[in-house]
Amino acid sequence: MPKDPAKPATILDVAARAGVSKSAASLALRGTGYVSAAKREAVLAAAAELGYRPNAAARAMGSARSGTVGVILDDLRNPWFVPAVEGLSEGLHEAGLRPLLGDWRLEGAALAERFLELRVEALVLVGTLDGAESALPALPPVPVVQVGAAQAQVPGAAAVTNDDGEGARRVVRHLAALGHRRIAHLAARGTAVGEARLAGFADECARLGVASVTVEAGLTEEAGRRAALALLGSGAREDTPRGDADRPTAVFAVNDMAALGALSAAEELGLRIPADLSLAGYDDTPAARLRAVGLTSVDNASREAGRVAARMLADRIARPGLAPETVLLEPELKARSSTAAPGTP
Amino acid sequence: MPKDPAKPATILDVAARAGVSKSAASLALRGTGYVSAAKREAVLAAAAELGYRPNAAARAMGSARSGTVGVILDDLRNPWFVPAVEGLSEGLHEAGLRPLLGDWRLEGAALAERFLELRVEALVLVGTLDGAESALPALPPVPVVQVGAAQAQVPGAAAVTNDDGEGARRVVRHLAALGHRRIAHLAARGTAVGEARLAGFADECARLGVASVTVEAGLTEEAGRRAALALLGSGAREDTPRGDADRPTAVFAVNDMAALGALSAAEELGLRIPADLSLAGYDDTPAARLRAVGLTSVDNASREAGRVAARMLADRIARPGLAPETVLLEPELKARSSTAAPGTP
DNA sequence: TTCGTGTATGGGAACGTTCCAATATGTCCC
DNA sequence: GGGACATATTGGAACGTTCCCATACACGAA
Repeated sequence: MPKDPAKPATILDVAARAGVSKSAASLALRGTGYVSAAKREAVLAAAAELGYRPNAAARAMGSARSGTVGVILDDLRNPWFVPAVEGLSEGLHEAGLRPLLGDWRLEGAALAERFLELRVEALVLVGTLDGAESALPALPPVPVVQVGAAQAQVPGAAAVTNDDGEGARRVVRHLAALGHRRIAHLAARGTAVGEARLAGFADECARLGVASVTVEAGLTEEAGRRAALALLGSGAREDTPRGDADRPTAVFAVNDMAALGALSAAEELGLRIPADLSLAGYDDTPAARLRAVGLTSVDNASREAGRVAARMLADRIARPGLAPETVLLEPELKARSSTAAPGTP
Repeated sequence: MPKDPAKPATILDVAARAGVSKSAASLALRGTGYVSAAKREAVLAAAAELGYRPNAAARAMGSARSGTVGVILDDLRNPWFVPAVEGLSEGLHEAGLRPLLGDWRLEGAALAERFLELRVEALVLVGTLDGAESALPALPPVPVVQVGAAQAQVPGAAAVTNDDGEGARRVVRHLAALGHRRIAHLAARGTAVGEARLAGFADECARLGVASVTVEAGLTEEAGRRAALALLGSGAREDTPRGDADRPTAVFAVNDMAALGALSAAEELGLRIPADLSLAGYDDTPAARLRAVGLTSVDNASREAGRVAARMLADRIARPGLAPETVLLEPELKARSSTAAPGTP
């Protein structure tokens, strides 16, 4: 029936088939403005028969609104962002916006450029993007909201993130309540989350009068393993009373990956978890939740962060001049089998 | 300098500033056709000064080519797709195409519709999408390639996937070579991967004359744990010689998640891995690679699958009539500490 | 009647790019 | 000197929508 079966039907084809003007067809398809019920039905029927699919490019050009938001994910390998994206997606839908996803590691700054060429109405940065400060346009033409990073990486961007300092404090309180008096921290200095968690850790240890040791590790499993071996191995090797007395009874790692590395180290050293050593991580990743692992961790309110980000973003699209704003959300401690009172069999 | 500072510069602004026609500006910016070096430089300079960013919507309309490909991911929570997406992304770049990502669980069929409205030049389905058969358009106007699913879910789609039967056979060969003569399989009937792996398992056991037991489990950790408890628990409880003799010395789970569930079950039953029981999974997920877990698994050549998918897709964009085709890729066994000869201390 | 006002309807312009055809200007070779 | 051909440049049409404005009709109020 269409003139050229290879080419998709346009709104003109639909209008012609329904016997109305293209304007009426446009109005009927979008459900806005004044169209008689009879015409609306005729248009809808014609569209269905022709398999009409509106051309998003043409729509974006006509209306100067694309209805889409570019979402730049830090790293697909670390699925910690999933709840955040879910919350974000929900919030966007309510605002009539649709997300478009991309991976920063895969494409880098070209991704942001591409989204801007697609005329997204806003950009969402999820996580701390490597080198984003220099690679992203210093003055993006659309509002930017960053979620899950300790600090906005683009000047003027709004941010919603988790209170990592508070999360670390809660871990310390949990361990102290169990009776631990000497707690070690596997840190990741130089990273935003690392600094925030370290500060919270040191702060709360001092406040509670708990002895603290900090060892530089990093955010990966291997870094956690090495740091834990260095921390726990020396005492064990010497096998002196002093060495044992000095050894911390609990380790709080900067994230779950590092904690899992420490778990391996403990195993290698013959330390039982939690009898000889309590272990806590951060991020509440799926691996931590595995029954065979049972790692005490901190659950970021990421889903909520995503929802808040969507709201901020809708506000900023409606009123572009809005001032930068940073929202901190409270994390939640998830106590599991890797932490217990010292000496528990 | 621009007429209206709020509005982004267009190619007409650039052309005016460089003192050339819009056609020359277009040619210079794209680097095609004939433009003198002097004009090219003038145009590039003007574009930089104005912060010109081409409008993708207008470009797509003018050229009838969007240069993008819609990638529909089954589930962001299961990052097994990451290597596939990486390979795909690489391959697409070489073909001058750019991926746009979306999550099937988050948006469902509306996502495909949206991609088609954006006039993507092809669709890539990653994994087995829940209910895709009925929800996706039966006759999509663009080529469809499915990667990582045992069977294409859209009629006429090309598919590239891993040879799950062969992977299962390799696991059996590995275990048999270690000396195991009684191997159990935690299956997931009714799923595409489950059936393929079960078939390979049964096949190879029969070929090698190894006793096999199959227990229905599922694809999740909890399903694996329950099935393993039922399988291993009964014999252990009775504590009779017959019970022990009957107990399989190795368990091959349909995927890593189920294997990790079985790992928990073994721990609960006091079975040591690999001394009392060898354990193998499938997919070679990050969790399996954790040193504290060390799960023998099968590595799908997912990265390669992504690259192959990109090539198939470029072919099909160039020649739309191409026949459906299915490519099977060979998986690789990753032996780790969870498998050993029976009775190894 | 005449004037608004709410409801319908359609024609034309606009959006920003690419593509195409038309037109110059050489430059080389017979 | 005159095609043939590569190089260079340009204006106009086309892409498929939405938006704006002009128009038409009906109805009630002044």
